[in-house]
Amino acid sequence: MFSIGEVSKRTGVKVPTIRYYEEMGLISPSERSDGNQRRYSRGDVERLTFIRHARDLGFEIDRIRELIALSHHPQAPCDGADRIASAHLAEVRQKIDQLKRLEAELERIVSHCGGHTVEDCYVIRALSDHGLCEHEH
Amino acid sequence: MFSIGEVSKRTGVKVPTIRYYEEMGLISPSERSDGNQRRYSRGDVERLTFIRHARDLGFEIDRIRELIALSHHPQAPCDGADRIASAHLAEVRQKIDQLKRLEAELERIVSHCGGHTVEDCYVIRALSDHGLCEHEH
DNA sequence: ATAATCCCTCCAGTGACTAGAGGTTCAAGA
DNA sequence: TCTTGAACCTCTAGTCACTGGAGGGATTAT
Ligand SMILES: [Zn+2]
Ligand SMILES: [Zn+2]
Ligand SMILES: [Zn+2]
Ligand SMILES: [Zn+2]
Repeated sequence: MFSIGEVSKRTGVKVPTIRYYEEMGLISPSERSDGNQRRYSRGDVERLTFIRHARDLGFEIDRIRELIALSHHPQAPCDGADRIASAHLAEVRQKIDQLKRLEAELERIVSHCGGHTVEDCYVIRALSDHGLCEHEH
Repeated sequence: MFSIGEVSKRTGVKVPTIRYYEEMGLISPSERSDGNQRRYSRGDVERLTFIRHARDLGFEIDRIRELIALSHHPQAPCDGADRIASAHLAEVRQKIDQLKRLEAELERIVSHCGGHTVEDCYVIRALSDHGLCEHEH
């Protein structure tokens, strides 16, 4: 059995975050020591590793909850999990596209200012007037 | 003088958001009607347009506050504004890079599952084990 | 036995809003 | 002028996924 601090070191999930995950129902309440401290099993460490990795890959808590629920039915078809991952990939791509539009616009704005005073700073002017932009954001 | 609703329509900033910006000190408290309703000038509309555009371009509230402060000194050199915009551009680029790494990893994971059951679903397995990943995230 | 470290619960704060409750003011039509 | 309905007011709480701190108890090593 591991203390919460040991689990934190092993999984890279911070101590308060582990407690938060418990409260959110992502992990079930662990056993306790005689002095009421949390004691975790190897299985708990695995689950937290899973959660950590899914979070690192950008999955939301609710999606992770669904993935965990699915993983409890090993014989069920896996298209549910695949759909969650595909949907997440689509969202990531959308964000990339939007950020690229921002990047282009910001690059243009920044490079345009050969400015001296605030009065004729292109950054300030561009922010004041979307008409100077080349695309929507 | 415009009511808060009119300003909202003109600037695209929602009514509660305008009040929120006032509370945050992004705009100074407006005049009031006899019945205590907010009344805005053309200058207020311009400032909210500026804020809206800066938000659309991803600038944080604090940075916008700084940009507004700078714009009150038209004769000052504009490198402060330029630096804020450049720093923001750098952050946007960093986010794009990170999301691209996620995209690559997710694409690989999703396309790898020719799966049938949850038991041998590659999505679930990949989430359980970062060792299967090709990069850090 | 004592000291250092860890752990407990509870509460508050982050950013940038958004939504709702319960009440007041305004503008326009009859 | 009166009335109706839309728009407005303040205040509070909720969103997401944590993070930090206060004030106290437990564990572990010496
Ligand atoms: Zn400039
Ligand atoms: Zn623009
Ligand atoms: Zn699968
Ligand atoms: Zn990984």
